[in-house]
Amino acid sequence: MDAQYRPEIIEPEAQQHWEEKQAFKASEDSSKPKYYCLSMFPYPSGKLHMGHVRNYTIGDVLARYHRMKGFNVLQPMGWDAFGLPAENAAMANNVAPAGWTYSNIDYMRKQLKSLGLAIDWSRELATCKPDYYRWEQWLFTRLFEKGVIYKKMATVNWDPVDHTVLANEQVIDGRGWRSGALVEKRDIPMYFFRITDYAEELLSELDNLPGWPERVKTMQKNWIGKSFGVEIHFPLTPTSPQGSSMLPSPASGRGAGGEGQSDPVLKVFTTRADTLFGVTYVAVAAEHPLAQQAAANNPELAAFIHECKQGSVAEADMATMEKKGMDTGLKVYHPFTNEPVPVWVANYVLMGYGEGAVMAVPAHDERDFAFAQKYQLPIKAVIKPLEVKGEGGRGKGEPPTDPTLHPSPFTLPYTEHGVLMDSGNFSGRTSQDAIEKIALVLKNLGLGDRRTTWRLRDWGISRQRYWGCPIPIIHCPTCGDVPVPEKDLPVVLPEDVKIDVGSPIKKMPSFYECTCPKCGGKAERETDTMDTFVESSWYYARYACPDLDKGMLDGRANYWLPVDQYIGGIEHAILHLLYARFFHKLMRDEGLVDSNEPFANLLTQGMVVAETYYRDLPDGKKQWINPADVEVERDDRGHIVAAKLIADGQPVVIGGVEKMSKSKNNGVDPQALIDQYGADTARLFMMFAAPPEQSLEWSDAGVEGAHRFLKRLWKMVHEHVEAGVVPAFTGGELPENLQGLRRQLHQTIAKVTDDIERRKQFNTAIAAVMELMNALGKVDATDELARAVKQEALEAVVLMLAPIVPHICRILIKALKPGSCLVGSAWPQADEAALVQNEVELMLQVNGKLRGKFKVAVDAGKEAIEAAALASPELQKHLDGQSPKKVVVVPGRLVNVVV
RNA sequence: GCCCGGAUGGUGAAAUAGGUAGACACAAGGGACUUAAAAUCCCUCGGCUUCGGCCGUACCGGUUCGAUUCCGGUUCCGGGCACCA
Repeated sequence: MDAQYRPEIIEPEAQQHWEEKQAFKASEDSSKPKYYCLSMFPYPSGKLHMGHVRNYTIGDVLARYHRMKGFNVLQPMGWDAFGLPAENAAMANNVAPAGWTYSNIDYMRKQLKSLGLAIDWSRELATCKPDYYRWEQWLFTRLFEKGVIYKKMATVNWDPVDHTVLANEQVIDGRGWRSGALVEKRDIPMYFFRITDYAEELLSELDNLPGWPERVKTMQKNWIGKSFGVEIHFPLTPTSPQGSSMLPSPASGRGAGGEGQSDPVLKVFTTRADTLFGVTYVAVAAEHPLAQQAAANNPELAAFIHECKQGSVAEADMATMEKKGMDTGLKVYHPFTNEPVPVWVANYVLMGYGEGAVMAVPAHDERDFAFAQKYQLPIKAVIKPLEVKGEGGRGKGEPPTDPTLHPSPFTLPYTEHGVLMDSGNFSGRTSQDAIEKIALVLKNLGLGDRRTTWRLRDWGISRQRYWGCPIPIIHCPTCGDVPVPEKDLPVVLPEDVKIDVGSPIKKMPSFYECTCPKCGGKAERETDTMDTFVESSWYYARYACPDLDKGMLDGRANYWLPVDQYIGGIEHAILHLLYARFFHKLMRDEGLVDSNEPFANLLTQGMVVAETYYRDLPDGKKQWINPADVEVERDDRGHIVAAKLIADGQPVVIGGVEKMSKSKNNGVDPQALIDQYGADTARLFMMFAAPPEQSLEWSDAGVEGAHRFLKRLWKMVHEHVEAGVVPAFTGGELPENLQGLRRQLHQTIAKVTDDIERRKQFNTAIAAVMELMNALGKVDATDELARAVKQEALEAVVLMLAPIVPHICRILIKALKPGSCLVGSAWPQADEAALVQNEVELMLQVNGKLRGKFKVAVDAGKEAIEAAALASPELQKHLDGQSPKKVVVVPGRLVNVVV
């Protein structure tokens, strides 16, 4: 064994050894429990960033740990290879997206391999390869025929100068990122997955996922957004006073967009039907038929509707923009009072949600209140707070001035539930009760009913982009939309293209000209591609059988699925994880998998964030500058106060801390770190810096410490081995100091095991090993017995660190136990006998403040502990002659004496 | 705007089920070794203090014998918001 720790030599050697031995190749083996450990696959953006290192190290620690615990482990890797950045890079550098992507993959694969991950590389896949996406197209055609996929119009961001559809990311302050033109909303036909058909199951099955973080489940629940409410119809013409029998029957199912004869009622959905008597106007979306109708002979209104079409479709933009509206002059009639209610067009009402119309109750809704004040619309209060039962203002700590607990006065808008007033027959009822009754009466009148709605919308997957999976549909003038027959799949995306503005395949007759598979007539192929979320919704299953060319999945998928541990960034908590869950259920219903859910356990790692820097360019755009090229100036408290570009010494603007991303150019390349210190140091530091779920602001301070620890470990093992290896201690009498050391060793094994397996908190596991090493360094190990205990401890230390820093541990374990190999080594087990303790130290508190410590036998009862506490001299000192009022005894912890 | 998180020394953090606040590290300061430097090792390291203690986990309030932990409110920061992945 070398006296020096030389990662630059031992790391490539270890990696080559594992590769030659195919040490991590996985196969189906029913003799062992399986453990499928999956980290979210990377987008091949060019280089690894710190988030990748964090993600894949966490996955590797868990994979290697379970391998040592005797599991049959699968840890695969692949590439989420389609996507927008390849097209942007292509435009910027005049290269084809395919070539750019493949060379990025090659570089990043090399980087990943230099991290020493225990990956089965034989299963590697890339979503941009036809042998992958052909099965996505195959499933698409089946789902299209089944009706799970359908076509409808949807709104996109349109750049009127570049004549392209823009991603939300490409809209900056309402303008196209390249053209600078004001973005418009435009409706185009798109294909949709009926994810809403699965809303109920996607919601209820969250309760069957105990291995998922609560916060992710809460986010998904809120996203799916099941709400119980009432659909209310406002007739377009006044009804005769007695006249519910005269009412036209409820809408015949024709869409609201049908020309000519429109619905005789305006439908709205509300969760607050109890406020119905407080309605002072209704608001409709700019695209609503009523708005269009009113605009026909009202140029001012038409201009306003046109204005509403400006801006991006992103919900965040819609929700934060200034709320504007205009009266259409039209009236609808209140379903109960028959009073006329003005119809307004408002930019905050979305055609895509519910009915594209809302009833407005300014007295009891924040947004309606602000809108009514702005346009001086009437405000009518119909809900008052519930009066406090019994006499008011009694009891301790009851805040006497809380307005919501008082019957009057209360301030508007009052948005809580309460008691109805000025609401006809319903006055005096509670909100809950009134919602039921109002729904019932509306139903009897034929003017509404209870309804369950979902916030979740169907998943639109058409993208007007080039670098994606072609949608396998042929448009025939006689047969309509025809799915490409299985024998003609895959529809291959041409890779040898030139990119300028717009998708090249839309201008490529050799791609889109074809014949109809049904009638043989001239037809055109669809040129839109699929949302890249579709590829990432099923890759985890394909890893089970990446070589299969006769189908999408085979029985191997059911051996490996569900994924036992999925690891990825918290930013994917909703979209990716929801789509993958949905897709799994689609595949289940196609008979491709047996399970209901794809991921049994989920670990959402916090983001690696970094400071952003930029300069404003003359054309109003921002030039993002990498933190590595910037020198910062800090104040006494360590906060960054100024920054300049190293290259020219001129100042740059500090943009704030954000997740590392390509678009903000704030990713820190880990390569320098790996080159300088080695992969083990990078891995150790990443795992030690913070617990995995917490976000981590990148700083390279502290890396030295991780490296120093590895050098100390190397030195300690080296010195021990040089003096001759001995058989590890296995049992027998020990002097007190060695017994204490051995207790600490086995406590550490128990803690590290728990930290990795249950808590998945690697930083405290490492800290515990460091403490043990500190104790080990203080032991004078000259006699045989002490050396045997030290041997036992060093073997355990090396094995416990092996999942985190495998390269160094491979050498160290071979030195400690000649002939052994790391990949076949088992995880150490805590020896219960070594954990036994006779005495424990308890804390002594007086009035909750720490005043002393005392020792008792580990099995002492409550009375004995209390007696020992009362007898302690520290207590007498702090009692100051007073007698204890109360004594709280917490065995194993403390005694609190209250005086 | 809405949904979900977070905030603890100069810094990263620990405290696992309401029970010793600051483990383990980094940085800094001091010392040993050395001709010197690097490396290594040792010590100090939340604030105030009349040296008895007192204060302190973003802020305000509550529950409790006891709150970093639970509850109500506030501020700031991060993530997501359906075409970034």
